[in-house]
Amino acid sequence: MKVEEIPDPAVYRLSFYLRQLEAFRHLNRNTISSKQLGEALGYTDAQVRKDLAYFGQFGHPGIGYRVEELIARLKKILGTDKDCHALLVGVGNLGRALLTYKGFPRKGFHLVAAFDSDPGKIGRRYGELEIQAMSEIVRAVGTLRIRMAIVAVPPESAQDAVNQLVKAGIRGILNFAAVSLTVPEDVFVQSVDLALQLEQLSFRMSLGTIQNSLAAPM
Amino acid sequence: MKVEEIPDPAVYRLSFYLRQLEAFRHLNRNTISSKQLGEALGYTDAQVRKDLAYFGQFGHPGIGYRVEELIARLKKILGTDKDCHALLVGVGNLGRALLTYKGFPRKGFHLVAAFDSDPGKIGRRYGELEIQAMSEIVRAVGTLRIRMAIVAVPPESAQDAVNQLVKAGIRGILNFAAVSLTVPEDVFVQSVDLALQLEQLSFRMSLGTIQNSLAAPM
DNA sequence: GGATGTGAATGCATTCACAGCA
DNA sequence: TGCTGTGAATGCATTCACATCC
Repeated sequence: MKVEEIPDPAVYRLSFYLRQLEAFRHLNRNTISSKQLGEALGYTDAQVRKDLAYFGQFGHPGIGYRVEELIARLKKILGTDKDCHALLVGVGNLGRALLTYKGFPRKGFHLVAAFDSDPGKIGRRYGELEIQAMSEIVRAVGTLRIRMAIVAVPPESAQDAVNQLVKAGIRGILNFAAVSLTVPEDVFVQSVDLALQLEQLSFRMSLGTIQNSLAAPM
Repeated sequence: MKVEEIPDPAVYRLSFYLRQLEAFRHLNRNTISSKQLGEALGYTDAQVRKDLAYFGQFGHPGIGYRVEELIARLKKILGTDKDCHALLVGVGNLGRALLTYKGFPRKGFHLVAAFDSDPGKIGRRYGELEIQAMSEIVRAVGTLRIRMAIVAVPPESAQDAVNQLVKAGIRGILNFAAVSLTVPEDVFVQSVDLALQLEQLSFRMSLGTIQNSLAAPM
């Protein structure tokens, strides 16, 4: 099985399997069947088995999957078996919240440097970190061997920030700015648009009522 | 066309079309073709036309789509043509950042009440809002006619918070806790797991290197 | 000419269903 | 018996390609 032919949705679900397995481990479950894992997440058992089979043979016929073992395997596949350093650009309200977000270190992600373009913020400390000028990014990436960055700047300055990150050698970007970004094809961008999520929720909540407005002249 | 048979991915892309159209409007573009809109977002022109056609006939042959018109139509479809009130549960670092997040009001979403279970926080003010006890949720939902909530509590207490929200009459929940939630089927949950996003990025960044680890014994 | 909207064709992802193993 | 892993079948989403209209 070549990596390229693994469906994107399957990779995405892999993270959910891992999260759910850790919940099961917390309940002292030793083994789990594809049926049980699927039910906890709203997938079919066949879906779970096929997804996992893309990556190898992890199950034990008659038994199911050993929770501890599968967690270790999935972490290795997802690349979260080792700790990983990342930097943050944009230390506004959202950026500061991300600096102290417990979910990141829990998965082995550590923010080890923070940058902002506002001269008034440079030199201030938030938690462990002292905010640095954008011009320091290149040096920090080099000395700290950082490959991943989180962008939490206003939409207008996001592409500019990203350009600087790419130039500094960053290979993966988690983007919170509500804009489409352009990057070289060897750089990966994962975007999270918080307001867009709320908008999607809004649509799904009005499913019943929308029927009319589709036909209506407006 | 029945709403139920519109593909989920198409609904999701609708939000991206809207976002991109607003960017084009900002550049004073009056009309735009499916090709141009698609290129800005990495979709084909056929994809754009088919997606939009699920919801009605918005285009003008030979011309394309009128930016202003299409924005108004999409907003109406997504339900963001009117302002919408929402409440927040969990006023930790992330919750506080969401209280002041500019992207929400920009799309017409307004956080009008905030709740926390920590007695030490109740009565404190953040920005406009005074933090209230969880027990006040029912009353607030009733008097302020709120239908939407944002959950930013630790994973352990998320299901409990959600139960209270559902009981109070909330119909849509944007969940930032890293757990799978159980809700009645007439309640909609949209979940955002920040660490999971970083994990997905981690996987995609290691695509080249992973080949081995798939076969490897571990 | 230049663009949309849309049935038909393709391609992908999910589900079925069963052989095989503990 | 209970469960995995997997080819075959189904079902969905995307793309093609063209009739249609400005």
